[in-house]
Amino acid sequence: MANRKKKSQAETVTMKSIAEEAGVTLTTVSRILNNKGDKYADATKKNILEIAERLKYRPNALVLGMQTGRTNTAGVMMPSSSTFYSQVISGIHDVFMKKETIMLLSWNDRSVTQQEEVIERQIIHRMVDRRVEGIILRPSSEKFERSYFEEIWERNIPLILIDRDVPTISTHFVGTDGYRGGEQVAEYLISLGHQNMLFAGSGSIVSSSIKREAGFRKVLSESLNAYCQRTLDSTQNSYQTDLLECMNQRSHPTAIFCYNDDLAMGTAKILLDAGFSIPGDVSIVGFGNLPYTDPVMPLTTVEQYPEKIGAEAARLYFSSIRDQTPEIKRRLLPTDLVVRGSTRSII
Amino acid sequence: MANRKKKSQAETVTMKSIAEEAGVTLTTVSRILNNKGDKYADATKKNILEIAERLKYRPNALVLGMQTGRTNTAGVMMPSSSTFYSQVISGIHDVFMKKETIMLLSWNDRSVTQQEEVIERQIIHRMVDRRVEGIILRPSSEKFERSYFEEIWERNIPLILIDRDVPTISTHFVGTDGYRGGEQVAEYLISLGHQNMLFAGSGSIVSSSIKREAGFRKVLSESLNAYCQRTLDSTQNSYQTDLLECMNQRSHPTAIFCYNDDLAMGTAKILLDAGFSIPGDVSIVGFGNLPYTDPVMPLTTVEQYPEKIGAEAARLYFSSIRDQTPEIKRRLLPTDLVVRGSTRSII
DNA sequence: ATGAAAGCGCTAACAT
DNA sequence: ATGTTAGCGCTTTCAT
Repeated sequence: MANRKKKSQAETVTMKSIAEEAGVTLTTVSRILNNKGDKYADATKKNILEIAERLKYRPNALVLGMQTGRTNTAGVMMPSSSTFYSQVISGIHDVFMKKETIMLLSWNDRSVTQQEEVIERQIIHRMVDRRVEGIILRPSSEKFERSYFEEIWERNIPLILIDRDVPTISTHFVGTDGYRGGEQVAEYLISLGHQNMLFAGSGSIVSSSIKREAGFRKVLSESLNAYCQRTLDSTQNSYQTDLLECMNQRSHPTAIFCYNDDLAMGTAKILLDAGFSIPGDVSIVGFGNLPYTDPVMPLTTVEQYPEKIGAEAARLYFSSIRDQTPEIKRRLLPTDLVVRGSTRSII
Repeated sequence: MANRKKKSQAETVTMKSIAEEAGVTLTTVSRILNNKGDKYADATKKNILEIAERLKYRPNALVLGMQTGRTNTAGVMMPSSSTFYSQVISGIHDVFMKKETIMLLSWNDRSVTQQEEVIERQIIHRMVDRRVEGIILRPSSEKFERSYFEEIWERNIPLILIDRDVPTISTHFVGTDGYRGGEQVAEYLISLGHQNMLFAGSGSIVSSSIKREAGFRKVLSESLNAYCQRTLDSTQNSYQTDLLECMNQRSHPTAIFCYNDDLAMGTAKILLDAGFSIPGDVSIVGFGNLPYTDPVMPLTTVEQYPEKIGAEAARLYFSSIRDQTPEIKRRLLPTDLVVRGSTRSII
C-alpha cells in the first residue's frame, strides 16, 4: 500500500491512534481532549490525556478549519520596503498572539509594474485557498486594487486597509492623521518664530504627502506672518537645484518641512554639502520617526505610531470576523511631534 | 439545520456545487479541474471550466493539505527587532513566491525572559498544528531551544536555522561568515596604515561578536606592527568611560571596529560629543550595513547580504522537504566591506 | 468517457 | 458513561 502521506513520518499521531491505544472510540478521545467529557470516568480521562501527552498529540488545524471555517489564520500583505511596515506588522502580531491567531504573510512591493496586479492577485489566492478568516493589507496602488478587492469581497472575507486609503471601495481602514500631523509641524515651527518656510513633497500623486502639506498650509494660512514660500517636488530631477535656488535668496526660508524622513535626511545632506548649517541656517522637520541612529543630525519629526496602527487593525480584524455585518470603521490615529536637534528657535 | 459553516457566506463554491450545476459527478469535476481529464469530452471539459470560472471556484487548500500532507506552507519565526531580519524574510519570500509557498510568520523577541520558552513553544505549536512542511527560524537563545527543537524534530519537520547557530543540535544552518568579515575589516584598516586599534564588542555571550573579533584579531596578530590594544564591552555601564579613557591616552587608537552598526553609531556619537573628529582622529568601522540615511556620517561597514541568507535558507528548505534524508548543510555566506566616509588612510 | 465508494482527521447529532 | 454515524471538500482507487 503506497503511503499517501508525507514522508515515512513516524506515524502521525491522530485521535484514532490514541483511541486504538486506549481501547476506546475516536469520539471519546475527541470529547476528552476538547474538554467536553464531563461525563467520562476519571480513569478514562486520565488515561487518554496521558497517552496524548506521551505521544505528543497535536490537533490537525487543517481539519478543524475545513469543518468549522475557523482557521485562526489571517492574511497580511504589506510592502517590505520600509521599517514602518515592519512595525505595523509587529503591532498586528502582538494582538494576534493573544488570540490564537497567526498570520500568513506576503509582501507586495517587489513586483514589476506590469505584473503587479497579477502577482497580488496570486497572493490573495494563496491566502483565500488556505481559508484565511480576514485580510489586512496596504494597497499597493490606489487604482487597480478593485480587482483583488473583488476577489476578497465576493467571498465575504473581512478586509482591513492600512495606511493608504482607497476611496473607491468601502471597507475598514486604519491610517495616520497626516493632516493633523502637518498642522502640528506648522504650529511648532511658528512657535519657534519661523515665518518663511518651504514644503518638500512628493509631487501630486502620493496622497499622504498631499494631506501633510494641506494641514501644514492650513495652519500657516491662518497665521499672521508665517507662510509657505513654495512647495518643492522631490520626484523632480530639479529638486536639488530648486532647493538651493530658494536657499540662495537674500532672505531665504528658515524652515523646511519634508513629507518624510528619508527626504528630510536627503535634503539635510544637500544643504550641508552646500555649506548651510542645520539648524543654524535652516530648521528641518521630517515625518515618520524612522529609527535612525544618527548621532550627528537628530531629526525633528512626527511620530506615527505604526505599532498602534497595526494593533488597531488587528482589533478591527477580530471585530469584523465576529460580527456579521459590522459597520465600516475608519480610523486616523493621531501623531505626535518628536523634537530633536534639527530645529531651533529663531526668536 | 444550524449552519455549521462560517457566516452566511454566499454559499461557498465547492466541486460538489459545480458538479450539481453541470449535472456530472464530483469526480469528473475534480479530474477536469486538476488537468487529469484527458479522457473527457471537450464539451464536458469546457462546460466545467466555464462554470468554475464564473463561480470563481477556489480549491480548498486545507483539504488538500490534510489529504496529502503537502500544505505549501512554511513556518518562519524571527526577531522583529532589526531590519536585518526583515531583509532575511524578504529573501525567503522571493524564493517562496516562485514555488507556490507562503509563510506563516511569527516574531520571537517580544517575550519576557521567563516566558520566552513557553511562548516560542506555543508559536511552534500553532505552526505544527497547521501542518507547515518545514520551519525556518532564528533561535532566540543558544540555550533552551532544545525544547522546541524537539517539538519540531520529533515530527520529522525540516528545520533551518538562521544567523545564530546552536551547536547542540544538528540541523541546517545559514548565517554570515563573521570571522571572515572581521578579517576583512582588519585587512582594510591595516591597508590604511592603522596600527593601534580597538575592538568594541558585546561581552562574551554573543557569539557573532566573538567571531567577528576573532577574525579581526587573527589578522592583526599576523601583522608586523598592527595590534588591537583592547576589547571594550559595550554591555558594560563603563563603556563610555572606557572608550574615552583609551582615546585620551597620548598615543590613542586610530581605528575602532565595532561589532555592529548600532554600536558604531553610538560610539561615533560619544566621540564626536567628546570633541574628536571622525575620521580625522579615529576611523570607525561597523558591521551589518544597516540602511542608515545618514548624510553626515556615512559609516564604513560590512555587508552581510541578509536577503541572500534568506534566499539560501529557502533553498535549503525546499531541498529538505523533498529529500527524505538530506545531509545536513551549513552555509556561511561571505561578507563584503563597504567603504564610506568614517574611515581614512593615515599613511 | 464517466461514476461509485472509500478514506483523510475530526466534530457533532443521535443513539443506547 | 460511551458508541455509531454522517459529513466537511476533495483525491484516488476501482468499477462500468
